[in-house]
Amino acid sequence: MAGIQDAQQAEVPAICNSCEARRAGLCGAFNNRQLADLAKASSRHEILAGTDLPDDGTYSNLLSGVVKLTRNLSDGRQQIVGFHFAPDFLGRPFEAKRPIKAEALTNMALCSFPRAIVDQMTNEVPELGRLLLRRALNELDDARDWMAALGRKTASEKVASFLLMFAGHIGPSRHPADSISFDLPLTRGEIADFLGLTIETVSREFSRLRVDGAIRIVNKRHISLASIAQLEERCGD
Amino acid sequence: MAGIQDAQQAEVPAICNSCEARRAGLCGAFNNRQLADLAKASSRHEILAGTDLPDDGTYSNLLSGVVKLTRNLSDGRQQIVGFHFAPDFLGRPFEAKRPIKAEALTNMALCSFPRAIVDQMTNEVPELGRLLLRRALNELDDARDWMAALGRKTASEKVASFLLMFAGHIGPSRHPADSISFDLPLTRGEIADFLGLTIETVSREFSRLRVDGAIRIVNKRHISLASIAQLEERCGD
DNA sequence: CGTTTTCTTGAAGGCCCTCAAGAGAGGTGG
DNA sequence: CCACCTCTCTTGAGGGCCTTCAAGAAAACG
Repeated sequence: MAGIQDAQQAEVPAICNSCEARRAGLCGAFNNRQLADLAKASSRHEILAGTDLPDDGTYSNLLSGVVKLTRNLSDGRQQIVGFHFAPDFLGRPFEAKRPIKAEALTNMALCSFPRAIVDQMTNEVPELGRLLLRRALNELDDARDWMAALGRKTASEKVASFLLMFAGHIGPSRHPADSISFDLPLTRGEIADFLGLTIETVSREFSRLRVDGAIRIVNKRHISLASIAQLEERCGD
Repeated sequence: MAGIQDAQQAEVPAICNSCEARRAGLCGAFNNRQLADLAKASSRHEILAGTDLPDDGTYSNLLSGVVKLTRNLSDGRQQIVGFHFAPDFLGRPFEAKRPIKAEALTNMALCSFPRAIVDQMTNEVPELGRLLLRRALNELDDARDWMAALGRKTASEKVASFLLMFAGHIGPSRHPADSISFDLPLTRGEIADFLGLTIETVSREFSRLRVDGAIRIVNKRHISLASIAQLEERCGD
């Protein structure tokens, strides 16, 4: 009884107080006591855009920024196989069968924990395990969505789908039918590597969407979705 | 102490005695007592090839057979996004964002449990949660591998990769360099739906591999991998 | 302001798709 | 057992979508 009260009454660590990760990230699984224990072992980092994230065995909450995950064929061909947006968490339990490289696309803020502490907590906090599983399954759904796009959509549909997906994660959540405007932290080449296309094809499809009034290209990197309805029509599913 | 002895001394249910799922499937997480409890609620089924697997909220160990997972675009275009081979388990915790259809490609044997029992056991058996997570992450690795194939490999490389992947799951584990022979439980159309190609292209690539001596097409459905080294060379990674 | 990188646009080519016809395998009933 | 049907697979010819190759424009950077 006293233990339970301790857990409830322990104060939320100051650093966690307004942290998005408590609402939608890893830390939603913990009570105040556990959060306090974890906060003692945690550390915040800033990462610059373009930095490779080493697989050094830590878990991190991604507080802000975007990460790309890439897989390479032996001759240099490259495929982006996923993205992480805040407040995802980064770091992989167990070892992967294949090497996947993670790189910061924007400047990022991380809150990191030693792996051992989190792994141990999965024994004590079933909710944590469920959360990790739910995340993994969501990533699996996303990967399979993009399998369908890579295998069966046209270049035009791929680009439209990509813009809508990215806007959903990056853009400020406007009224659904309204226009959304956001910075694309990807080069045309990276978009091509995600969609299984070439730079030139991506560029041509952007131009076509601009001419047709579906998007405005404010800047090479800044896109405004002028007609979301039109994009949804073109996205093939 | 008595409780622990109970758990150790409880007998393995007869039906589980030689079950592959205990070694490599879901049931490796349980001790004898837990296995006995679970066995009471389990039921075995036989499923015929071609049957759709309803998402009825049960978990199952796939004891034998192959399952395909498909995702459809609105206009009928189809993409196979994954397979299940014995001794995988079937059934998904939490709900999926997108509908994915599961269909038996061969006759199958299942050992099924009510979802509630397994979900409850995840609270008591941390190893079960770890196992579910490990499985999900392996499926994620596979999906990302195929994203790279769909986006960046040529038709020829896709077919070679597919044959090697399938042989690894289906074929009797021969000496690595030896020839492997197995039944392909897929039509050319299904292979095409997995590789993002057309039936005709898949057929042409099979013919080319046969002419080049990499495979022998014993029967439309029965393939013999004559030169695994040659297939690996053609597989692009 | 010059250099470098990224992006855009055009022209031509190739890989895979579409369309088409025939071959092969399996099943059924006579 | 064979005729007949159906379904799948194979193979060829032609076309289209995307790529490749190329050159110039627009940013980004020092």
